[in-house]
Amino acid sequence: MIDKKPLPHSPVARDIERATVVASVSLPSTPRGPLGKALPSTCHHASLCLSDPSPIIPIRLSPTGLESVAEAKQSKANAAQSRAKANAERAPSASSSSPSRLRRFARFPRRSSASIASTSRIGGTTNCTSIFMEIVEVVRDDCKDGMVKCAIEDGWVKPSMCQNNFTCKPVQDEIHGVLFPASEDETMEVEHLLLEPQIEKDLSNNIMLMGSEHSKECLAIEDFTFAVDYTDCKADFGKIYSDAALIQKHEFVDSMLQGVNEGNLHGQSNFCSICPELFWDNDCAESLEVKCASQNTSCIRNFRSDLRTKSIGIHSDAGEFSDLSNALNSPYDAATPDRDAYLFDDVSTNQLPDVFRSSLGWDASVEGKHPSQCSSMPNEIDDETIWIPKNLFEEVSSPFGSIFDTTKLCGRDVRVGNFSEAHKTHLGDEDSAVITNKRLRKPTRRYIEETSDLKSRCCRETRGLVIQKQRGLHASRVQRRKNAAVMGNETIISKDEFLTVDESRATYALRFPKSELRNNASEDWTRTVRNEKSGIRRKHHRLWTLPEVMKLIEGVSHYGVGRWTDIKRLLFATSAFRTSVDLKDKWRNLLRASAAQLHDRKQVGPHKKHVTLPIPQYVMRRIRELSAIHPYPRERKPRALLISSNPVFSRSNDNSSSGDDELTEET
DNA sequence: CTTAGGG
DNA sequence: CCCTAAG
Repeated sequence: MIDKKPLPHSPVARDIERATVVASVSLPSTPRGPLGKALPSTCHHASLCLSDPSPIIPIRLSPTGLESVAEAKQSKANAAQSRAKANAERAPSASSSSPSRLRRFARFPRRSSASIASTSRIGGTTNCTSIFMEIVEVVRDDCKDGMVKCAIEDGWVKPSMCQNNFTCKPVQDEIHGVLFPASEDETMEVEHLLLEPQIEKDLSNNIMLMGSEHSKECLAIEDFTFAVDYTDCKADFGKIYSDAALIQKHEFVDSMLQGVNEGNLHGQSNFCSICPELFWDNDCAESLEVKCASQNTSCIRNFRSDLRTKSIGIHSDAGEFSDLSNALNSPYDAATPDRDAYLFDDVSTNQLPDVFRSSLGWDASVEGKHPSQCSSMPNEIDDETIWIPKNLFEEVSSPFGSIFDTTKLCGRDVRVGNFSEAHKTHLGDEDSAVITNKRLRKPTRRYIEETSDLKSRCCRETRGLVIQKQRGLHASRVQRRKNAAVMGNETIISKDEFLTVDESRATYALRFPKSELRNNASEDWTRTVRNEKSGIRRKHHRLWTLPEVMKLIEGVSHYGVGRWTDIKRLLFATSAFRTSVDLKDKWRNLLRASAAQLHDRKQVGPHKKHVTLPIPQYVMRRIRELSAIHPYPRERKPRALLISSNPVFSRSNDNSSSGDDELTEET
């Protein structure tokens, strides 16, 4: 039905290198009934928020409205007619230049209300977990690992903007310096695959919800084109599946369909369609070590992907979601308690993305709208269109990255919560309740505090997610520490098992010999310090324990002063909350304390207001010894202050001070 | 990013 | 403990 000869590229294509952008997009749960029941009528629309200056790109997931396969076939003739008409109406450049494209357009007839640049084609898929767009300007400089960062033409997206949000790859080999649109071969291949009766049956019934009373609302399988990146099929991956039950490889499908019971298939689809938040929101304690229920379905082994950068969670302001994945069967929906069956072996967080990347594509009809017009689209498009809030990517994707890290580190049950409270209101039925129950957890105390803090004092810098006092004009800084990624999951760690990030860190620490960390973790380490001048100020405060101090001392004795990073790496590896800066500060404070103690002892006498941990004398002595061996760089301020402010404390006093405990930090 | 240093 | 400058 489709010619396989090399795709002649249009004049437009000559100018613009084309590639298929594969963006993984997850949409939050969709209001729906039990499995196999309704897909929301809104499911065939989605919007993809790219970023400024194109806040929203409407995407039609289903052009003609969702139709069943049968209906699709039946309507082909009609569609063809309308297509031809539409094509004729389309810009001459597009229609005349690329028959293949026309074909592709023709294959996926849709009402052209979705507006995208006329040369643009946006495909969507999926359970809406993947959307790929074709119309990209490939930015070659960003080529990396066979992937290319790209930008959508018409300035909707700037290369810099799509970094980490989108990756694209040439759909075809580069020829004459031009990247061609996806070959029809590929399309054919996939199409064939999709049209396989077996699959059609399974997918349509179990996944695509075909045959259900709401089949009309389902995406017609035929409306999908596969843009599969076979190169992404890692050897050890072997079998790959894509979101929305779209399989990337024949063999996978074959194996999957052979003797694989429905449950397994569901499992596949589940995995594939799981939104990131769901994906990681599982109960598997050692959730990262999971096995697939069937050998045949050993799909998820050893695959790696970088969900953080490639998978994008999306939720809609409207609260309506085109999440086919959820509509299909989410792990918590159709899943039984033994869902663990769909665990993953050696899943690396770096590799999830590929799973979500498979894409169905279709040609979005074009009306040549400009980005500027896009803002008015809500009025122009039927209300089924979903508008994705801008800046969604950062909001959603980054937490995932953190989660992954944590999950991996902790190897414990880390639940993801705080994922768009908005869903909740739209998930009325039990199924939804299950999901919500699992997904939405009570925010941590700290999170609550911080959010409230955020409201009261906007635009703060964060340390991790901890709001810091606003100081200076450097408001744009986000993460300043290496462990910020770990800390970043504070918001999403549930409170039940681990109340605070520290707890999670403590979890991480559990992998190591027991440390004092765990023992102290329950202590409130964050408290609000009232500052009469600036009001409430948050402060991280975690008292240093003696073991910690001893470790610090040991580290200093071993490395010397100044190599705080080394010390931290070696001795405080399990104490994520002790940064190298903290070590430095602590050491400085210890020096001061020892000096002060010395002075107090000799001169003024005890005016001990210190509520702090009393430091044993032998520790103090040790500190002084070390300070002699490893003089703190210019740590003379206290002394200088003392000397200047109190002439009584003269040099002579110091020199005459007692014995071998003499502080010799300066000079 | 790391360290030093002021606050 | 926070923040920033400097390298």
